[in-house]
Amino acid sequence: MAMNIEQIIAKFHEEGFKVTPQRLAICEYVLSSKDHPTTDMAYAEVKRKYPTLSLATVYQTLHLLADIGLLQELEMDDRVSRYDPNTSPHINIICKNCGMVEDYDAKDMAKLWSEIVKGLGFEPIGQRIDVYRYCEKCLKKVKIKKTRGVSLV
Amino acid sequence: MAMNIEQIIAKFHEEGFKVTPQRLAICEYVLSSKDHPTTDMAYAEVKRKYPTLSLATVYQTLHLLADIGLLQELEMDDRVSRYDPNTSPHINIICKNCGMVEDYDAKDMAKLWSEIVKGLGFEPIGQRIDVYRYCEKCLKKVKIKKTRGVSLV
DNA sequence: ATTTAAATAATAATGATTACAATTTAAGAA
DNA sequence: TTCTTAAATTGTAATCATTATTATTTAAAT
Repeated sequence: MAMNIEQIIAKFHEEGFKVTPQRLAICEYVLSSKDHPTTDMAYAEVKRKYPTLSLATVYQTLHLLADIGLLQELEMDDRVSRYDPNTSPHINIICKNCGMVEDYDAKDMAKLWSEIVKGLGFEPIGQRIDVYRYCEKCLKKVKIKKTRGVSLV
Repeated sequence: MAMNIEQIIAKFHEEGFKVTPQRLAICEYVLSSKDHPTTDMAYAEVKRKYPTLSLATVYQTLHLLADIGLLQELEMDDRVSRYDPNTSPHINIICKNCGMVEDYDAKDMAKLWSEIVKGLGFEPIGQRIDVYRYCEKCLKKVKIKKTRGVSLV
């Protein structure tokens, strides 16, 4: 989360990957983001500084970051993945209507989680903890449709 | 989970949806399944009894079941959703290589989960708790690729 | 400065899911 | 039971995020 450029560069070298301006720019954006960006969001943002940036590079880089443990990919029900730089056990509070994601770090999360994981019999390589609701903003829009996608009217 | 046909029919009526043979057949299959089937799996299986079944109906029905709380949809990183008839708080143990999903009900899961949820300030409408690993079978295949998809060689 | 394996860019291909329109049907009313 | 009709089903076309591909560029080791 609070990884600086030097650490990111070191991590790339350590893992045997090349350090490129594109990768660093994407890292800088997504690893400091709070709003769980999509690939498109990262592309739009980073392209402002690197106009030649390709969307394919963004996909490849975000997957790479997930593979080396710097990002958690969240597959969402609108079929557009979002990326979370917080890879430690924490709760993703997700609105089933608008898809907004907020991180929530419960007070004793680490402790409670280790309690839960204790009985598994193996060491997890990652985790995802979601809690679903309709966010305040969406609830204000009153009427929730029964149909798929649960969009508001 | 242990819902019988009568209860399912009652639930449909209660929610204002029609009871059709296709829906009941799909329910019978997916609500008693242990292996977190995909839409295609449900389609292939139920089509044996209802040869006129349409894939679109399976999609629509599974989404309906998720909407009324009888199924949990799990969006997976191969972009093929799987469906879990266990909608209470429990752990999905997921292999990052082959995608296999197992349910794991920790002893004090309900209690620990309520502990975690306590501080949220709202009542969740659902949850998803994943733990990732490489399963025994995949680990035996030895060499794990570094690239996206983490497939074995 | 050279070399080369890896990364990038641009674009085509993929495929699960969704949308759509015509037909069928569940279920309430007569 | 038959009638009515809104909802469900079917078959298929369209969508679109993601992945694959290939030519070009480049990081970084020699």
